[in-house]
Amino acid sequence: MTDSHSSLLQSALKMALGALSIESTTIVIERPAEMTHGDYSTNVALMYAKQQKMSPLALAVQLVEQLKSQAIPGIEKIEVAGPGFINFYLTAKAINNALADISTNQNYGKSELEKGKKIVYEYTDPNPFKVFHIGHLMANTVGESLSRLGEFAGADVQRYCYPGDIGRHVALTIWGFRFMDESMPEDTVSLSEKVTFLGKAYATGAQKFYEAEKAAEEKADDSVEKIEFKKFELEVQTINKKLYDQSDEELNKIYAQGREWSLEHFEEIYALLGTSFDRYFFESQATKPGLEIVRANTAPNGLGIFEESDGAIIFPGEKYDLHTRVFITRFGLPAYEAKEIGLARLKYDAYPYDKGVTVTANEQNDYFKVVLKATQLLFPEIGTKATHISHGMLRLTSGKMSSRTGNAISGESLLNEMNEMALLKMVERDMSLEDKHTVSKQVGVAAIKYTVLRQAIGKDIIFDPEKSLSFEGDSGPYLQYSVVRANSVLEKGKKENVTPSLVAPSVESDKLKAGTLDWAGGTLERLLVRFPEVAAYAYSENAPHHIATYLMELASTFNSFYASTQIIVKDDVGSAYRLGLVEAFTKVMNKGLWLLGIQVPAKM
RNA sequence: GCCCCUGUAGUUCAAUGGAUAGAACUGCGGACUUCUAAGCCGUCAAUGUUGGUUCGAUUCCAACCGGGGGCACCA
Repeated sequence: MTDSHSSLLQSALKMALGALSIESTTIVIERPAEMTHGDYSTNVALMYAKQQKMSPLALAVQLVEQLKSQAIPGIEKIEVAGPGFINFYLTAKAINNALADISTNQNYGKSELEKGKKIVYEYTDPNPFKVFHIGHLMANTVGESLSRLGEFAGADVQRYCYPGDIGRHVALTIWGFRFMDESMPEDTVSLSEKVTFLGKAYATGAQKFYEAEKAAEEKADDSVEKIEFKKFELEVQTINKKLYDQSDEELNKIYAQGREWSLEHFEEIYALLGTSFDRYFFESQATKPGLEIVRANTAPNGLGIFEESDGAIIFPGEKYDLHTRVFITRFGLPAYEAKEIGLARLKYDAYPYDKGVTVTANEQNDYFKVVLKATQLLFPEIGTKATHISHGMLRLTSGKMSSRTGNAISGESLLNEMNEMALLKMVERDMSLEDKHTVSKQVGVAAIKYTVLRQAIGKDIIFDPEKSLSFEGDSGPYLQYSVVRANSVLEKGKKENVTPSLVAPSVESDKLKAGTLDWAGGTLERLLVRFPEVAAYAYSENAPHHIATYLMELASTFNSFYASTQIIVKDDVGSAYRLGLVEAFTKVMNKGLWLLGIQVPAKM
């Protein structure tokens, strides 16, 4: 394994430094980003040059002399480079051993960082009655990838989803019916029509409501605008209240129907995206425990963590350098905050985890700080384990999207659009229409997911629907395409009876050696062997984009190799090894793309 | 007003305090026609400003300028 090289180098360097009577506190062995800088590299000469009153270069030269007398296993070449770096190169044999692991080890690339740990990931959290917009697509993409990284790090992972099936948005949707020409669709129409109706109802209700609120702003209490808004507010709150206590038969029916439609629709999307949740916690379930916990701990009761203020129950965040938030409204209804507390309790009771991760957009960062603080005070055993990871917002070049104003792009429409574009690219392919549809979906999803995962997750994505989702270059489909082509070479190998083999070139003929590690200095091999470290690093940093960057470099290197080298050559003994490399490439790519939640099409 | 995040080629993104700041798209210029051209090769082009810490700063710190988000009854 490559990690053992790193520790071997550590101790070798310690000895070398000792020989020069330098007491070393930290020795950093890094993997240089640049392949021409060797397989491992250290900057110790730069670090200790000053205290030794030597130039870094001179110290590096002395160190290398010391190191060379040690004969470190697996290291072929040691050289001084740049201002005083010491670069190490692995032997062909060492690289080859690691390569062989790719073809024989089913678990290649996995680590045991979190072995035996229980980790739960909560993500996506769409709202029934509202559209599944691209923000949810993003949360799902990020959450799914983090979950897979967790699994790859050896954890027992549970995937949770927390649909917002109760709250003012539901009330606004049903209230919005009265402004619409159409009524609740019949059960016979398509699911997508039903869901579209609900989305429209929400947009209508929300628009009417917030327009009225805005109009009433800064108006006198007895103004027409103010009176109308008060009326609206009461109506919405009344519906909301009835929904919470389920006291109105008619409303209950509408609610149950709409909720079912939405949830069914979400399932279709999850299936397309490749997520399968282990468990759903509904906001409606979190209501009761949330209210109870908050009430039981409102001063002077219980721990006195919450306080009453203006008829509402708040958490005084200012005490902790956070901001104060309302947990229970003056109407006695739980705000999102109270439900979040209830949810925290429900989740932990259902599955006492070692680490709980909630993935949301970064606009909720400050909100989560408050809720997590309250959770810590209420339930220390949960508070120390629950964490919040945020992703950036998808930002249109034209400004912020909002489902209130209706300028949000629905997840479904984006998926459809990508699907169609992918289909268009395949017009000339010799495939059945059915296969084309399967592939175009996989490609469309890949384009979207890669766009989300190629950059650090906390940062906003500037999104131009016309340009952003590319099928070329730095894109998901590029990665898929490189694997598809590699697979097609493997197919040819089967037909020509060439068996992939990664037998060490050093024990084979010179001709074989010339055709293998020789290509670009063994760049492909050296890159392939780095995968396990990249996966571990991406997990520990919660950073799927390291996987994306790595796969991009790997695929690009493979494509160069593919373009410049004929892999299967009649009667050439090198064919088997080159084919072995191709096979290793497909295995690493498959695992890497899996970590991103991207499927590999059979053909494209 | 207060708090948080952020500023890298024309554009969209990378760069565990290190080497010549990497890619992709766009532009310009090529090659092959062999296992899928959603591909390959070459080329032009960037760290907001001013200081500080450090042997070394895109990275850490401060100020300023620009962008985004949040801050009581929405989620």
